Amino acid sequence: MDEALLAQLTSSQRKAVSHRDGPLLVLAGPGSGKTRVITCRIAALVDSGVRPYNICAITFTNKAAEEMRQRAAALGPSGGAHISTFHSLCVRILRRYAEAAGIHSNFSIYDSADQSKCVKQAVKDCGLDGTNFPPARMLDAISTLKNKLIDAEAFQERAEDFFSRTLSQVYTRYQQILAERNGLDFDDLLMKVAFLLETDSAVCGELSNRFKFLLIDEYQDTNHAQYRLAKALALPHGNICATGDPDQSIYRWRGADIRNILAFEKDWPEAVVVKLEENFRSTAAILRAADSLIARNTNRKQKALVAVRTDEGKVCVEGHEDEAAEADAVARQVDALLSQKVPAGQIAVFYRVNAMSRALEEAFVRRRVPYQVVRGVEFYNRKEIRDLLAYLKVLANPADEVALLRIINTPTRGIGKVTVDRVKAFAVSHGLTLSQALARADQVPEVSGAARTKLMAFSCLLDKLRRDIVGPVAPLAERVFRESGLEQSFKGTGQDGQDALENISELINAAAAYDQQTTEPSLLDYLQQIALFSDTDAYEATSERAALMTLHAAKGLEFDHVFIIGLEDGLLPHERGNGDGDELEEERRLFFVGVTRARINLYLSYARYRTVRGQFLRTVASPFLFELGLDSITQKDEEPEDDEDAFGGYGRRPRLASRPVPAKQAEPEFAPGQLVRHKTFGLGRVRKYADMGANSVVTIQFNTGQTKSLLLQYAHLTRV
DNA sequence: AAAACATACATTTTT
DNA sequence: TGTATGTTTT
Repeated sequence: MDEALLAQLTSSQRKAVSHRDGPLLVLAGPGSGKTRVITCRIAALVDSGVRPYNICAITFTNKAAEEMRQRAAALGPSGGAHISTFHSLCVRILRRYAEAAGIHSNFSIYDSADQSKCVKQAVKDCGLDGTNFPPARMLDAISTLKNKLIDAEAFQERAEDFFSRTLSQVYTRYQQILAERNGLDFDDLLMKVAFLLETDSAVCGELSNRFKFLLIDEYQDTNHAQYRLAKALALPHGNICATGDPDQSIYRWRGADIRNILAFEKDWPEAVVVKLEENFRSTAAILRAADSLIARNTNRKQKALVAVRTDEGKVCVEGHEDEAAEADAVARQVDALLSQKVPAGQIAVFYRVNAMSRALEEAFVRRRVPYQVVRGVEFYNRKEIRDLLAYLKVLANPADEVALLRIINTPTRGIGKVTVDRVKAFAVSHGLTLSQALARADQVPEVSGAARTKLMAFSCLLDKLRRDIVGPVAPLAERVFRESGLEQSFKGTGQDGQDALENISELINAAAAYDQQTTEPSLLDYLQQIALFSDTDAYEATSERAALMTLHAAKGLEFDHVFIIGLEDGLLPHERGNGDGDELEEERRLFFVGVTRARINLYLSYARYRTVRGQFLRTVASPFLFELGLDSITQKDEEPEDDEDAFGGYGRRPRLASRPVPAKQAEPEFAPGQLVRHKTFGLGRVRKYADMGANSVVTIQFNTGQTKSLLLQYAHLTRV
């Protein structure tokens, strides 16, 4: 390994890099050069005689994996090291050991849209009402169970109350449906591999022998399944290196368990722990604020933020009248920065919820400030892309019913709902897959002659497409697009069709890139890879546009100038959920992540009124603002309320001027008939409302049966 | 099959 | 208030 490079590292970085055997925990604060340490560590391992082939580095996003691959490659001969996400690793393992895992290797990967179709089906099959058992809730619950490695059988045994028993039924049926279709959802990928490793010692032995050194990045975001999987893999040799920052754990809601990193030393008693506390990213003012903020969390490991930079930077807070004024002020300040020759790519605006981008976009457009909204979905969710992929999926896995149903009448070929239902029923009664039933459509008595012909024609089309599906994917995709009739259906449909064609050609280009990069391209492999990709992977800071994104999307990025908007109680921290202490701490970490993205300047703002779901509401400043240890805030917050002079001045939209004076807003809020929630009495309906100003009395009939008259100012009611 | 209409629902989001 | 989805109509 390069001596000069080693010399550049701080002593703690060097310690982490040069540690060789046994468990290692790297607690890396923001801006501490963590990625560099990991990549250097890979190089150092190779240097000490470890074959790259025996190294496995796991990240959370494809983007992070790609970046790590490149940086590792730049340092030396690390080619051959396995660097990928947990999910990609699992797909590979499941393909290799399909039989041991009890699945077929040509499984489809079901994304959330596919999942929700299957859950709906499962709910229906269990004879349940979709309104009492919303599929989305069920899916969420199932996902949580899978993340905890509780499979359908295990859950059935422990399900006791009514809801759990119902859920258990749905869960069981859902797994059956997936199995029938040879599909695995994202959680299954992890769960199957974790179980495989824990139950099959031969497979586990082989894999841990292959991956002699395990590195896991963002360990604070591992869920229980990932934790168990990693542990099983590393148990034979103990060469596990976990890196992460408990203070940046912001994915509890999707199963991340911060205890994994907090208890690492319990799991691996000989673990060496290295703290990376120097921060090379931010100016001292920002780090002081961040430190003061995060120190309020109790559930964490004490870790300092030591500024390395010595240049000047600032943290400022500004209050605005409403979200439009706030957005306008941000756009104006961004514009000012741009005119000072700050590259637009060095500016970012963060917010708590996606919906907040609207006001910002309007303001940026109005002021002609170039921006881009960084979002997570888009490309692979487009209709035309999903359509073409559905064709390919059916070719690779004929049992994939979700995909088959998608294309059976796309483009329209006169196969309607009724016909499909009849074929489905035929399939069920004869124990066939839908695809098999389709091939025997002429034997379905209920289907009319015309429909029968169309079904047979479609079945023949699939057979024809399936004839030649080996080798490179791009030509295949092109052929399918043409011969399926999809191409024809987009032609002559104006601008939308044109866009669709362009998207398809982008997909085909991507497939061609895959063909080139892969030694043995195959449709199956391609589909399984693509399912694990998202659009955030495509985001690259361009120098021409300021970036607008949620705080969650900001993780891992850094900018010279960072704006965080909406610092209001209920928004940041967000009020949703049970609001327990853990949740508040996570919100604080989220804010901490946002704050520590800034290199030079941090601009915080809040609005005194905000329109939430069409209602213009008074806000309260976020408690987090007071935890930053700044001295200017209190003064700012005491700006005069309801100051009429605050109106006007920044090209506000006219409707604002005619809004009612906010003091009146309490009046209609609890009109008779209004559903309300009380802290101790629960849900109820307002029967009577006596307006006596501050002493207004509301009479409420609660769901518990009792009726109460309460003083409005003490009742703390929320509208439902 | 498309358009019009109605209804439910509204953090965060990767894989 | 806005959207996404489902249902009914033409």
